Amino acid sequence: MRYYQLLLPTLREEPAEAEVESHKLMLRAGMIRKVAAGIYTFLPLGVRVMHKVERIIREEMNRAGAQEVLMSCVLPADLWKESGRWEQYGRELLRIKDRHEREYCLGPTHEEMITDIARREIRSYRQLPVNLYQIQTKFRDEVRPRFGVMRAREFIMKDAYSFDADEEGAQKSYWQMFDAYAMIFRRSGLRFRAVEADTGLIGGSFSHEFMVLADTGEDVVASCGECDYAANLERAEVGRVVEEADEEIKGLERVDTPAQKSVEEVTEFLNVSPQRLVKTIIFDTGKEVIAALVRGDHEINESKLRRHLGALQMQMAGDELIADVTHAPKGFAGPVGLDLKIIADYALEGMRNFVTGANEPDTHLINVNLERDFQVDEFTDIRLAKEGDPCPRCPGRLQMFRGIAVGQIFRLGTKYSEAMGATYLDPQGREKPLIMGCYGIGVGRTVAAAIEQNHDENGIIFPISIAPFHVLILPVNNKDAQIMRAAEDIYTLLQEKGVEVLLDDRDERPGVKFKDADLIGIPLRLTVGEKNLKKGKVEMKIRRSGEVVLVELEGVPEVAMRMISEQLGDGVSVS
RNA sequence: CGGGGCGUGGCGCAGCCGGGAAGCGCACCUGCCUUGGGAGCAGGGGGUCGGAGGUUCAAAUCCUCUCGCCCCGACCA
Repeated sequence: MRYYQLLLPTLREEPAEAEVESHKLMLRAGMIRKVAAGIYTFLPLGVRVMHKVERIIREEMNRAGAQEVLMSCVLPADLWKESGRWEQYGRELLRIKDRHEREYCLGPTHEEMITDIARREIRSYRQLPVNLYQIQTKFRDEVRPRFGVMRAREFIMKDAYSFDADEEGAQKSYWQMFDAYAMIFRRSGLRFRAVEADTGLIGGSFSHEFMVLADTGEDVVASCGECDYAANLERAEVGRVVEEADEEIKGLERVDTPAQKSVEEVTEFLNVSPQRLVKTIIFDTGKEVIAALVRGDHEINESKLRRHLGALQMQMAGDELIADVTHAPKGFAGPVGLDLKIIADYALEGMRNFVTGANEPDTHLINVNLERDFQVDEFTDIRLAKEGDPCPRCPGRLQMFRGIAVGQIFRLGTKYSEAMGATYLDPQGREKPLIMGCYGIGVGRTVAAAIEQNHDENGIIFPISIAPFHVLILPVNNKDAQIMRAAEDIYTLLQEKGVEVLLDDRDERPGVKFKDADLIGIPLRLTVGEKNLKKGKVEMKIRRSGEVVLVELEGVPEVAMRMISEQLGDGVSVS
């Protein structure tokens, strides 16, 4: 490709709208342009990179035995009503009507659609297992899109769905996808980690997320320093350590705490440490109102609590509901005398003589004790894990790091097949529900994550496997016929070898070309300049390392091919 | 949805408080010159100031409404 034929509008300055590095660089490198909040156009360079990632995905999905399909992105409401998600999904589902007032939505994910296909087309165990995938545009009307294509409303996703006859097969399918995902992200040049994840609105019993390690990531991962336990903070468990406090049980007392509501205020006012406090938080699941107790220096993990309750929805109670059930304003709730189901974090088990709200305005209780003063209905793990907490699987400690979730795999079980009647006949002729799994990869997010992880102050440093071109040829002076002839010759030779080459044939000064070359991050740069050319050589520079070598003109294709295949690794061919 | 901020040529911004011919840098076009890290000189094109309404002799500037965008939070396969 010649630069003059390519629409590659690079920007010298950082667009004001961009916050994170990958977003800035994608805009500056002319990969994307914003259309509306969370909606982007991909320009030629961006499309080339997207296609590279998609190609890797296709190769690995096909290798794993999955078959590509393409479902519609406009989905009939009826399917969503069957699964129950028409109501559950909320405002994130973009609902539309056609001219006949029939209801549809833009697909945010395709479990319903694929299950519909399965129930129509799959009859027999002989057809199983089967795994179908597509690479397609999704739409999720996110509350707050941000960070460019990292969290967009419209985005390209690879979604795959597996159907198995039994649990054993479903597990096999799941781990097959796990392995395929690891290969996809490895080949894309990412440093990532697979972690246990929450299942959210997709549902199902078990899930892993593939996290790209990056400080700007929106997700936090807790991982053990000793064993291989790693989980999204939403799900991360905390090891259960009962520390029986060695002190005598004292008499319950009521103390005035005028206007002291927060943990900080109360601990300071009463001159006790936060570890001696118990926070009482009221939640409403729509079906019941419960009180959750955590230690004063701990935070509640709503995902874990919701999962424990088996609730689809759950909200922290509003001021009105709090006043209604505790008979006190917000900030003075406590478990003593509270007529609600009480769920307490494990950390409370050994506590003695602690402080709680009194369910009276401006009043707290001190020397509160379990059993004597109130009953806990259930002890469980409901607190947010934090740095240094005990690992749930071994004596190690948890560490936190930030990551970008580029892929997630789920074991769905029969959630959708039972709701929608997707069954098959087993060898005995019995009708059974299909066992499903689903597997997603955000293609644009993978590209953004790759850039987030591979850039320097001068621009993007593409891993060669997803680079828009392998080689950039940079003739220093367009008016010098010899330089241009040499550049053209190399260009032709490399193209014949199947190398993807961009020839910067713009009539720009060298500085401009060098800056753009660094910005768009092509892995190999060939600089054709007067001095070296007189010696029959060109300069080859590796974008990532900055390493420079002088290469004889005739040797260029060979050296370039070698460098490309070295960087590619993993048996990926150039052509 | 709550809080904060911003909308002025393609990009980055100034002007607004204290109304009085729309400016600057970059980019773009033409010419000269230059050619190993975003050159220089000269000439030039392009915006009606997010939109609507109002106040005023006069509005980018003041007032009202509205739309959009960004950030924080809530939320989130």
